[in-house]
Amino acid sequence: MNKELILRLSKYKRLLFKLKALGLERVFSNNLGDAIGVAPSLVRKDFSVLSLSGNKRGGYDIDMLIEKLDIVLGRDKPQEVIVVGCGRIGTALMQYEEFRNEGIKIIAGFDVSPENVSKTSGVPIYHIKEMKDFVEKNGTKVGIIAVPDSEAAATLDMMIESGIRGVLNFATIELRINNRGEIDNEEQPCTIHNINICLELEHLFYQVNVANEMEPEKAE
Amino acid sequence: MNKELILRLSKYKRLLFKLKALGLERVFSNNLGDAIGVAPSLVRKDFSVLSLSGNKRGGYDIDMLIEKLDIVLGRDKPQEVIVVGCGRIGTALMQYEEFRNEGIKIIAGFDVSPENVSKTSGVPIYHIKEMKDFVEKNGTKVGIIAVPDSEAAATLDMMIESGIRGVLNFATIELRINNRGEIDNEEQPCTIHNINICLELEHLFYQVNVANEMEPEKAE
DNA sequence: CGTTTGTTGTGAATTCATTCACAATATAAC
DNA sequence: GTTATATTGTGAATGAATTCACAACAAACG
Ligand SMILES: NC(=O)c1ccc[n+]([C@@H]2O[C@H](COP(=O)([O-])OP(=O)(O)OC[C@H]3O[C@@H](n4cnc5c(N)ncnc54)[C@H](O)[C@@H]3O)[C@@H](O)[C@H]2O)c1
Ligand SMILES: NC(=O)c1ccc[n+]([C@@H]2O[C@H](COP(=O)([O-])OP(=O)(O)OC[C@H]3O[C@@H](n4cnc5c(N)ncnc54)[C@H](O)[C@@H]3O)[C@@H](O)[C@H]2O)c1
Repeated sequence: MNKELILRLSKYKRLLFKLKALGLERVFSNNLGDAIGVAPSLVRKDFSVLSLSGNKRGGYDIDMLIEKLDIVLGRDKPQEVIVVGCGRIGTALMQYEEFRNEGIKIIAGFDVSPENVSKTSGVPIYHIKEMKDFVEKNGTKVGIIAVPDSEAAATLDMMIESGIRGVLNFATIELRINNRGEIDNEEQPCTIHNINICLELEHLFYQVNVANEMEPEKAE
Repeated sequence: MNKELILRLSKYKRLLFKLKALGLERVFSNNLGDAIGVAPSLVRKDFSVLSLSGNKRGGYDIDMLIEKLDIVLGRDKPQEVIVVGCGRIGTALMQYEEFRNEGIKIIAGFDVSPENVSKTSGVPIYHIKEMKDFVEKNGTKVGIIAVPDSEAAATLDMMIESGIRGVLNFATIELRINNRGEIDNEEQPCTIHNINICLELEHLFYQVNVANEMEPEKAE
């Protein structure tokens, strides 16, 4: 299962909810394709791979798609997350109420100096030393890294050690398992997604400064 | 020029700076490959495409690489950005001092109610109505969207209208040009990158709940 | 009912990034 | 100076994701 494919599936699902809320009951592959920016044939291929079938004329049934996608995506909400590092990014996330609508719940924050963190969200904040116990007790599997860059790698180690299996990293250093030795022999895999805002901005500057300056047809 | 390729080039550059700071003068393709997580042959291919050549034994000269990469990436810093929507995410970004080290400068924030924004960063905050003038006057080309989802599409229109040509979007709806009509006949292209934190988390939940539960070799 | 229309479903073709494999060659060693 | 060694540079092979193209078919229409 391809990363891009899974992303598309999530996008389909998100869109289907909106269409359903609007009162629609069926969609065509080209509606979905237009909306998420892919070719209709790819939409059909995606569904075909998952054995989701439509109706030779009337398109796909929205309820059916949502139901099947939920199964494939394995979401029997709500999903629980912890935030490690309760600074600017960390608290912005903890205060973001919309997560609830997405079936996502931030159940705790951890910091080296929890006494400095303003507790304006309903999320409890603990000292980082308590993380391992907490994660083990709650069986938490996903966590967000929002500590300073210099702490990121060590924090990752600690989280994996505690039992975290999925990490969203905001530090501007790219984390990968195996970055620091020792861990990769642990048998449980851990998935890491890096959100590198600096890199994204640099990419935009490139597009704006360089790519768009060339003859537009030659540029990417 | 491929998106992935450009991302790799930025990563090479970032890494090369660190190596240089450590006192190194030359690197091999496998050093770079290990560090950013790609095959050495891909590193060589990347450089080959850009006609950056190394030395048949001693690898690549770091200074030369940095210099050439800077040219390719078109960075004659510092690059200026505006932030539209000065809420939790927006202010977190404005307060992030590390951008300076990356040659990125946030020059202004815009909001519908600037009087409510705590001005704890050095960045001036203006009413959204002043954005167009500001952007035109400063020739700003890149902006960040951090307004509520419901405002995101309209905000994008306004930014493009004002002359912004690269957008980093934090709203959880995927923005694309052509989303709302009318704009796509404007001849200037605008690049949009969406950072969808909810989607990233959902993806992690999928990995953790579904993919890793199957026989690990069959899962993605 | 028969015909037209529009949409799915999918095997084949295509495209494109990555990896392979190895010849070319600069440096080091002796 | 000759030989050994390490690393580059790149054309060919591979592999994967996407698009193409069209047959199959359900619904709508007359
Ligand atoms: N703020 C931004 O706009 C922004 C932009 C791009 C990248 N980032 C990255 O996001 C990360 C967080 O940024 P921020 O601006 O929120 O930083 P911040 O300094 O506001 O917050 C960091 C928090 O982590 C805590 N902390 C430090 N060491 C810790 C440890 N070992 N364990 C647990 N907590 C620890 C600190 O007490 C602090 O509360 C950084 O890596 C930064 O590079 C931030
Ligand atoms: N905070 C998070 O952790 C988080 C996580 C995921 C996604 N997001 C997305 O990021 C965006 C911003 O989130 P936030 O938490 O910072 O929201 P927020 O409500 O804290 O801030 C939004 C700001 O935008 C301003 N605003 C509203 N309409 C505007 C307009 N038309 N023009 C200019 N400014 C306007 C508001 O005054 C407010 O200051 C949202 O789209 C949200 O979905 C946020």
